[in-house]
Amino acid sequence: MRLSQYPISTLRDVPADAEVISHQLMLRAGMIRRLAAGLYSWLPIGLKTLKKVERIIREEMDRAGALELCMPTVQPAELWKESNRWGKYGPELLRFKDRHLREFVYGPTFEEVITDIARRELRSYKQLPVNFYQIQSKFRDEIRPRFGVMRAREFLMKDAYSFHIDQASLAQGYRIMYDAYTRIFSRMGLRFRAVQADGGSIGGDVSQEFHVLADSGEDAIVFSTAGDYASNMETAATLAPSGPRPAATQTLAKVATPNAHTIAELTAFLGVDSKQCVKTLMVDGSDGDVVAVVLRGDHELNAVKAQKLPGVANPLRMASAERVRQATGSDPGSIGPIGLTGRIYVDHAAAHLADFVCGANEKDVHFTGANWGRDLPEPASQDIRNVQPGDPSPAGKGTLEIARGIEVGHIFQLGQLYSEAMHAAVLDEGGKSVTMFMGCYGIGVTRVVAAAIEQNHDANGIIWPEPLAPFNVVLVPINYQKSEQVRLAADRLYEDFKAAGIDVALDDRDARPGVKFADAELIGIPHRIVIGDRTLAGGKLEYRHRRASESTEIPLADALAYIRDQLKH
RNA sequence: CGGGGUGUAGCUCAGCCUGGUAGAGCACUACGUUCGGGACGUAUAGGUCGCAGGUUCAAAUCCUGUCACCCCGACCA
Repeated sequence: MRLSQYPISTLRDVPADAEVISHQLMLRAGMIRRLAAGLYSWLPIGLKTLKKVERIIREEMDRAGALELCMPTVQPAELWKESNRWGKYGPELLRFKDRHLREFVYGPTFEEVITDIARRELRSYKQLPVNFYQIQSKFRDEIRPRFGVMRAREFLMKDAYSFHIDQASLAQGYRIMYDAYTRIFSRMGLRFRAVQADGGSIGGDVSQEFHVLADSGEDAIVFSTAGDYASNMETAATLAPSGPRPAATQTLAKVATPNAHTIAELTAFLGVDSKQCVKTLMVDGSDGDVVAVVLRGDHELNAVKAQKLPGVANPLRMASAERVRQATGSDPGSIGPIGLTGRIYVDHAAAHLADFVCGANEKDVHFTGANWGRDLPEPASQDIRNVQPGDPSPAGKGTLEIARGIEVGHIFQLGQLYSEAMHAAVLDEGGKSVTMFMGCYGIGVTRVVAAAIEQNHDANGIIWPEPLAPFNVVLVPINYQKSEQVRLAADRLYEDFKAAGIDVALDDRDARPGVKFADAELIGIPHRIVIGDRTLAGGKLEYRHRRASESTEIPLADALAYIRDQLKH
């Protein structure tokens, strides 16, 4: 591509509404432009990278035996009613009516449509297993779209769905997708990690997420220092403390704790460790009541675990201050488990405490020296907290560490969730109708692009992993318009590189060298060759990798071979 | 949805408090001088100051409404 004929619309200033680095750089490099909240156009240079991501995904899906198809983004409401998700999916599902007042949705995911296809097209166990995939736009009406294409409302996703005669075949198909995903993200040159995950609104029993590791990631992922345990924070299990609970040594006492409403204020006021305190949170119950959840003072509630408890509203909501007063007779800030009636859940760690501090359900008053079994009933404890760094791994080996990740892929074993609701069955060997087992497998194609940038950039701009770069090589002639020697050499190299199948850009713009260098670095082209009279006189060129701080001279005659060699690594 | 903030040229922003001819830098166009790390000069071009009402002799500026966008938002017991 000759850049004089290519819309290089780089920006020097950072657009004011871009928060994260990938969003800023994508705007500055001219990859994307915002159309409305959560809606982005992809400009040519951005689309080049997006297409490279798509291509890797397509090649690996095809290699894994999946079959590409394409489904409409607009889907009839009837299918969603049939799967029972019309009522469950919530406001994130964009719903609208056509001119005949028929109801439709803009698809956020495609289980319903693919299951409809499967039940129409698949008749026999002989046609199984089968895996269909597409790379298609999705729309999720996020409450708050942000971070550019990282959390956009309309986005491009690869979604695949497999169909199986039994659970064993599903497990096998799932494994094949796991391997394919590992290949995909490895080929893209990304540092990533697969972790256990929650099924969320898609459902299913077994699921894993693929996270690109980046400090700016929205998700906390947990992994063990030993063994291969890795999980999303949402599902990472905590173990009950080992050994018996210490014996009670203190008597229960009420202490005035004026204006000490948070654990931090309470520990400062009383001079106790937060590990010796218990905090009681009131959440909305599923029957219009409230439910108490009790945690050790230094622990955090895990919403995903809590909302699965019987009697707790799903999704989890904190009870209003008004309802807390009704249930406890006290304001938030001074409530505790002693004397509480109604449903109460206690975390393992809180249940293991003796002589603890807790709210007294009386404004500005707490108890000290509280003990389970003596001052309040012995609790049945559960795991309802987030893991903390240093917690023992639930798999038995090592301790847990926490890192930040960007979820770019998610694979699920759905089982018969959708096929049952939508009656997708085939005949088995014995002529008996069997409901199919399903798996589903997604990759956020547009998000991968942003995640790659979050992981690979410096002060000057993007540093593309080779396989995702919009151009692999940029030729920067100095004085192209004036020096015939430079122009001939640059044109020649450009033609040779193109003929060799290298994705090369020739920066033949009538601009000063500094402008060209700055743009090449901002856009993130991995390899740069400078063609100038200075070195050309000696039959040399200057080569520099995007990550290097110094250039090296290479013979003009060897340029193609040299670059080919670089591209291999 | 609740709270906060911002809408002025393609981008970044000043001007608003204290009403009086709409500005700067970058980008764009032409010419000239430059030409190895985001050049300089000259001359152009580009804005119904988000939109709609209101107050006023006069509104980017004050008031009301509205729209758009951005940020924050249970872990407090």
